Amino acid sequence: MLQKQKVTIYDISKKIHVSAATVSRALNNNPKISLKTRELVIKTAKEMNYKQNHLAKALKSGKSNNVGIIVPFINHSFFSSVIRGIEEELTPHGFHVIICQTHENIDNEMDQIDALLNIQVDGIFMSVSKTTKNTNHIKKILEEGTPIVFFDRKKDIKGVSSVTIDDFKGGYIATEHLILQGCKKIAHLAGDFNLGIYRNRYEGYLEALKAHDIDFNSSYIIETNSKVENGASAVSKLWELDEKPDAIFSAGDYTALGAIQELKRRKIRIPQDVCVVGFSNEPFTKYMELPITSVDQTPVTMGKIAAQVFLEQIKGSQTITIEKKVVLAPELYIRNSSARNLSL
Amino acid sequence: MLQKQKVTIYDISKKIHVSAATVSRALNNNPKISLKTRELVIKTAKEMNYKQNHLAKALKSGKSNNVGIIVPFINHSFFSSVIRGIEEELTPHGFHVIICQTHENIDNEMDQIDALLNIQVDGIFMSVSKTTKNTNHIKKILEEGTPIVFFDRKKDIKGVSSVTIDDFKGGYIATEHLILQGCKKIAHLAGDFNLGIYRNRYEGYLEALKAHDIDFNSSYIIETNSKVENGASAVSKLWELDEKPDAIFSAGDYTALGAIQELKRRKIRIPQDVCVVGFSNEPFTKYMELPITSVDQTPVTMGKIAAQVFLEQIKGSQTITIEKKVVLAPELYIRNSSARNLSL
DNA sequence: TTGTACGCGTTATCAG
DNA sequence: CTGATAACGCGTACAA
Repeated sequence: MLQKQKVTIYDISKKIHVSAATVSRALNNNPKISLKTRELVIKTAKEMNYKQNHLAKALKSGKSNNVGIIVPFINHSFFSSVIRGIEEELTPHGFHVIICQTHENIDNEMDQIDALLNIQVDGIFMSVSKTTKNTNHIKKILEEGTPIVFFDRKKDIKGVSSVTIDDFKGGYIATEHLILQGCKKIAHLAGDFNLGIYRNRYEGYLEALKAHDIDFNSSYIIETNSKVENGASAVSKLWELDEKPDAIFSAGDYTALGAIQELKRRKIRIPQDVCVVGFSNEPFTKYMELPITSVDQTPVTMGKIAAQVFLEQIKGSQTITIEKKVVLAPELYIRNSSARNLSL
Repeated sequence: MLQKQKVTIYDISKKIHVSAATVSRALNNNPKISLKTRELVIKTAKEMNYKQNHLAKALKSGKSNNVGIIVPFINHSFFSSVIRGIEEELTPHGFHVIICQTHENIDNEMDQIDALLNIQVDGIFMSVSKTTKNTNHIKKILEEGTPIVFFDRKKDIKGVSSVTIDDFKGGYIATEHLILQGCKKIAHLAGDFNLGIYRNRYEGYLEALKAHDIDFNSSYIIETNSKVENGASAVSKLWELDEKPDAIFSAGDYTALGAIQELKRRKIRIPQDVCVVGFSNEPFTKYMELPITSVDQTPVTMGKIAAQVFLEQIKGSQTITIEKKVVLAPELYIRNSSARNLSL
């Protein structure tokens, strides 16, 4: 069972009495080789069941044909979907995808980056963790000459490409939708403001209010950590106000869910009394008996495009680094938690 | 920005006037080296910011420190959670995790296996696709001397370890729970019988009926493809029967959801008229307004244990292959879709 | 305890 | 068009 003895180009060369170099050339479609030898080489290679040793090639070339993906958690629907997109786009090009988790911890993020650079990945895709403020560890990637592509959660670093959705617009259309339902007192359950995505969603919310001449009320803004419980406690806090909200735009689906649960507990009707909109279009939102309106982030597409950006990057001449910022349009999925005209 | 010139052990050796071999030994804790030289080497290595070239080491040793994971889809909650478990267990040991998708297609499965063997992964974790009948491509992995660990969906191959849950027991406890709710006419929405897991869940169902002296009714068995729509159509089919079921045990959560939706559409009360139990404990089951009872598969734990099995495997002497079959206990999460005594 | 020399499998350079 | 040879960076017998 230990028959690990691989056949090498040298074995082939001996068999057909040519040099290993010739075999290598034939196999790599090097033009200066006679058709006859090429065919013979390819034929015998097949016969002997030759398999190229990628490790040797990697050592020689410095290219491993591996890329790394760094995310907070692999098993969060959004991230696993982005990973899926990257994998599907890169596999046909011979790349393999290595995944790492940070658990939202910057120390892990630094370790994972070091590890990926050590094994000489050809590129790194990442969504920064919530605790990442300093970006020196990220700049180190660039100094090594390894391309990075940010997706979703990015940092502004010169020369780094990114693929994100337009979170500002997402916040805007979500809020505007609520306004169009007749809501005027719209609360916002914000996410961690250390992340640009949440700041942008908030800004979009503000802009929509402004555009529709609705006064901003700072007591309607609750910063949450994206957990279900936080959505519920946010509602509890909001309902202590004299002026109760008539709508909630949550920057995350889990907090939207928690909010809905608490609203129901209080016998508040949705969407008649209060409309709720979430963000991310998590799978569960559409399965609910009261399906939740949410902003879709097209994660698989995001992954595919991030992969394409990476492929372009390494294809171009190595000396220039192309900085490409792709911004995808978010899409609002209107469901019963907010759609008064659709409601049962 | 192209400063890719890495420092090698040779650079270190020149600087402190020893041989590269000495440097290598010092760095690898080889005992026969003087404390003094070792410290000097380590110190200069740090100063020069030396990083071991894993590619070269891999070529030399034949070990890449990479493992492959092959799953149908990365972004299915169950699989991404198993992957998470594997990653968390293996990263501290210096392994990296490469992921591949089969899309439930055996051709992709074969391609992915070939690709992983080509890049010399040190082990492969896999959950076979639904269309996998023949196992020659899997045996090829063994012939190469690469360890495999199956998780969840396995094939019986001599010498291959696996980590699964006790699907038979899962089917049994789910069904027995329904019986204890007073149900006597229990339908079963089965999964693809080409997969052992679904056959076992079905067998567990049968055994529970038998143990409680309930007659088996073959028209209560509907084979599905695990989609939501299938759950709904299964109910439609079942409700054409003269003797309507009073409970449904679904081998998957999505079909359970579809069944519930269709039951509601028909104004059938859950759990008063019909109790429903699903399988997998998908995240959405607990978020529903009518939370769905389901059998939990402890996917993260499954991943961690699969990783441990792999680590044991490669630690032992290479000549013997240990075959270890770990079977985890499933756990029933009882919720309102079936709990008559809990119900609102 | 340390140094020398070689090989892992490939590709690239330079002759011929 | 083809062959010999030298790297890529590391680890390790073997020798000293």
